[in-house]
Order: sequence, then structure tokens, then C-alpha cells
Amino acid sequence: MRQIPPVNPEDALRAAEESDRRADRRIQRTRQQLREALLALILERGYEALRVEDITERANLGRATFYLHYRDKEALLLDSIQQTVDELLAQVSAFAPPRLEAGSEAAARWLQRAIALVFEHAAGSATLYRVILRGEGTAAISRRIHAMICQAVLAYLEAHRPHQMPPLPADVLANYFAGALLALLTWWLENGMPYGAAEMAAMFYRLFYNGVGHLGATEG
Amino acid sequence: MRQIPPVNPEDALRAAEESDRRADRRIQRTRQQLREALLALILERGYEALRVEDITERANLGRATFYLHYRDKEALLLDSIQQTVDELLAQVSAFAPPRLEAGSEAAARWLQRAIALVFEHAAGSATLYRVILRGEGTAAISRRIHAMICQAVLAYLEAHRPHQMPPLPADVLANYFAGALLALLTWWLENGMPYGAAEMAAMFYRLFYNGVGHLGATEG
DNA sequence: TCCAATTATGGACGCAGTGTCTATAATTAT
DNA sequence: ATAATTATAGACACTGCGTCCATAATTGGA
Repeated sequence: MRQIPPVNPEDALRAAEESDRRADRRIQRTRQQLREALLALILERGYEALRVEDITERANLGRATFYLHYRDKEALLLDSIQQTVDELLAQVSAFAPPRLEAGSEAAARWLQRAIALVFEHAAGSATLYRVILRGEGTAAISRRIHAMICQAVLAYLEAHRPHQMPPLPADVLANYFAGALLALLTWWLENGMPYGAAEMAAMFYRLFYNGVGHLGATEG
Repeated sequence: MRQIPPVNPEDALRAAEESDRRADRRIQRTRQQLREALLALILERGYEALRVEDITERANLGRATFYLHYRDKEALLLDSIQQTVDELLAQVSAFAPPRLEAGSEAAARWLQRAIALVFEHAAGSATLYRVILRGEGTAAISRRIHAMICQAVLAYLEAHRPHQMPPLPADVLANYFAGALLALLTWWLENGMPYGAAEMAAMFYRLFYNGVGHLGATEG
């Protein structure tokens, strides 16, 4: 075998699929089948209950083949997730924040659009998002997503509010934001997405910006 | 043996410790030791890595003894958690909300105090809370906590705002609240509780009620 | 087209940890 | 003091993991 499975579970999210670009077709087929089988089975029986053999069976592969590509169940899950996360990150970072006056209406619209992007992308990969947000597999996964969002918020604050924000530590703000967003996202996906992505983004934005005490106000 | 371990993992949280009140002292000692050993070891090595034998070893008990009381690792964890959750629920529900005008200053102070209760209680059982909030063990646990908070919010809304809340479904509001609160709680515990419980409650309340756009305003 | 390289396969292996059972010892409540 | 209950150690079968091997099948490149 040419491809060594990710060694360190901590940065497996980044490591996988590196030298894969020009790889043998069999490799791509095999991994694709494994990823699909995993997601399907997780939604059917849950992650914990799955054996490696269940996955390879569903994927029509020999059990030994699995270990040519992944160290264990978790590595496969991380690989599946990484693809989706990379997708989203590309979309969001392509949507770079313009230099806008903090609190301006334009900034508000931009932020709202960025949040809508997240909801839209989640809708597109609903299965995987549900797996992630449910915390199936290592809980470390959803924690990492949470941390990623926190970091994005902190970067945003750094860029757009170089002055103070006296009554509130940035960490508190970032975690508040990330927790609330992920909770809404989870609820939305688990309940059949009863509203549009833009609607959800608008509701979240209003709650976050105006608070529950000023629900009538629409301005940003 | 006289005591049958919880059968259904779904309602094990409620089932355990029912006929325990007049039980043999050995039973109480044994379970206590098992619970303590579990929590200590989770913080040392993490939940997943623990074998039943590790736990009984730390507790100075025979491995077979474990199965006289719990079906498996998870049942023991659920038992430990249930005790703490019951404690908190008792405290909070004893702190029943008075009939206050929605949006009044008194109502604001009450709500803030109720939230502070949660933070205080978490500080008192920090070890267990960290285990819960990290999602160690079944992720179902933290999901259940989240659901409990949602339900509390919905009940509060039912009681205090029988009229409308037009631009926002109650589910959305409840999940937003629960997600944000748990995120702050988690951050607080994982970072050495750098602020007082009352401070955290105040910050959370301000964010939730006034939003990030009105950070200067202190009134509720 | 054919060849060397790579990957897929099925089966067997040792290993670790689980949950059960038994006979026996220790502790408990009354 | 005694009958009942619980704790214990050890053995047991069982499941699932991760590795290895020889062999078959597929691939990309010359």
C-alpha cells in the first residue's frame, strides 16, 4: 500500500486526503464507498453501534481493505467530516468581509448573509451535519467545530472592533455566539428545516444583535 | 442480589436509585466508591479509555461486584449524573418565579438570579459538569441537558408571555437560549472559572436580553 | 499491448475487554 | 446467633479489533 492512514487523531482532520489527488482510482472508489456506507449506517443505527465489518459489508468491500485506508472507525468519520468542513470554509472565506463601519446597516446585511451561508451549506450536507452536531463519534468533533466558530468570531472582532468592548470579554462573546448558532443549526436540521436558511439567519441575527428584549426592532 | 440494574438506557437517568433508600450499607458504600472512582478517572484519562476493571480497581472492589450494581460503564455514569441533576432541579424549582410583569426590572433581577444559580451549582460540582458538558460518555447526555433547559424556557414563556411573540417561534428562542447558556457554562468551567457566578449570569443575561448591539445598556 | 506496481481479498491469528457464572467468604439486619 | 444478603476471585465463552499472509484483480505507464 502506498497511502498511510492518518497517525495522529488530533490533526487527522487536516492530514487525510493529502496525497490523494493523483491516486489510483481504486483508492478513490474504495474510500468513497466507505464514507457513504458510514454515513448511511450512522443514520440508521448510530455511530457507536457500528462495527468495521458492518461498514465494509455495506460498502461491498473486504474487511481487511478498510485497514489499508483508515486506522479505525473514527479516522473514517474524521475524513468524511473534513471534506465538508473544507467546503464550507472555502465558501465563507471567499465571502470576505468588506471594510464596513461597525453597526452600519451594510455590515449587518453582510453578517446576516454570512450566517445564511452556514445554514445553506448545512442544508446541502444535512446528513453529515446532523452526524457532526449530534456529537456522534468523538465529542471532540463538535467541540472542534465550536472552537472554529469561536476563532472566526474573535478574528472578526479583531478586525472590526479594534477599540474596546468594555463590559464583555471577547471569549465570552465568541462562545455565546458559537453555542447559540450551533444550537439553532442543530434544532433546524433535526426538525426537518421548517424555515428557510435566510429566515433562520435573520432570526439568529436579530436575537444576537437586538436581544430578546427588543424583538420588534429590525434595524441592525 | 436485591437490586436490579436499570434496564432501559433511555430512562436510566430516572430509574436508578429508586429502592435504594433502606438498602444495605454495603450497597451504598460500593456505589459511592464506584461513582467517585469513575469521576476521578474520567478527569485523568477520559471516559472512553476506561475499562470496568480500572474503575473497580480504583474503588478497591472486585470486578464482578460492579455487575451487581450497574449494567455497564454508561449506567454508572448516568447514575452519577442523575444525582447532580436532581440537586440542581430541586434548587431551581424551589426558586419558583413570582408573578412578575414581563420586562419589569424585578423580573429581570429574578431571571438573572436563577441563571446565577445554575452557574453556582456548576461551580460546586465542577468535575461532574465538565464531564457532562464535554460530552464524555454518550453524547445523549448533554443533549438531554439541553432539552431540559429548552423545556424550562418553554414553560417560562408559557407562564409569563401567554400573548404572542410574533417574529420568533418559541422553539427557536428556547434552543438559542439553551445553546448559548451551555456554551458559556462550558467555557467558564474549562477555563478555570475566571469570573464569579453572578458576573457570568449578568453577562449572559445582558447578551440575551439586550443583544450585542446594545452592550452599554444595563437595564433589563 | 503488455508489464511492473499497486490495491483488493479472504482467511487465520492473537489480543483485549466484556458480561456471566460458580463456589466461597464476609457483612449485614434483626 | 442466624438467616439473608452482598462481596470476591477465578474461570468461561464471546465479540470485535487490528495485523498478517498468500493470492487475485486492477491500474497506470512504457
